[in-house]
Amino acid sequence: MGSDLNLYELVQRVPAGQVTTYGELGRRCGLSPRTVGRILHTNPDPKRYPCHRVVRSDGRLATGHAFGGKNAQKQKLLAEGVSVTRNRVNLKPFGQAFFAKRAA
DNA sequence: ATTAAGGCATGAA
DNA sequence: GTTCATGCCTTAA
Repeated sequence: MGSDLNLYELVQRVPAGQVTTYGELGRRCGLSPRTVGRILHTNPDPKRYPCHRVVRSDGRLATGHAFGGKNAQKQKLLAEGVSVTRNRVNLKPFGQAFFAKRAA
């Protein structure tokens, strides 16, 4: 299996109301955080991968966004129960285990 | 003191 | 050689 495909699997397993960081995903796949963002940007199906749940380690939203814009991402996260302030996500309730629970 | 925003540096594709 | 959907640090409010 390709490593990047593993990344897609992880993103698809991120539950609503929870956010992941590029660094975490990259670490899980053994990729660099930037590589993760690049792969998600060049993703074959934006609707298939909830990239809007993927934020930076700082909790800030990412740049650009081809699926609707940063503002749309913020609204989407808020709709899922994620606390988002202006352009920053509230990673407090997530602690160290963002989405550590993966499907067995 | 805390939070928000912006800019700079690093690595990989 | 160039580009960046990151990360961390610094500065401002």
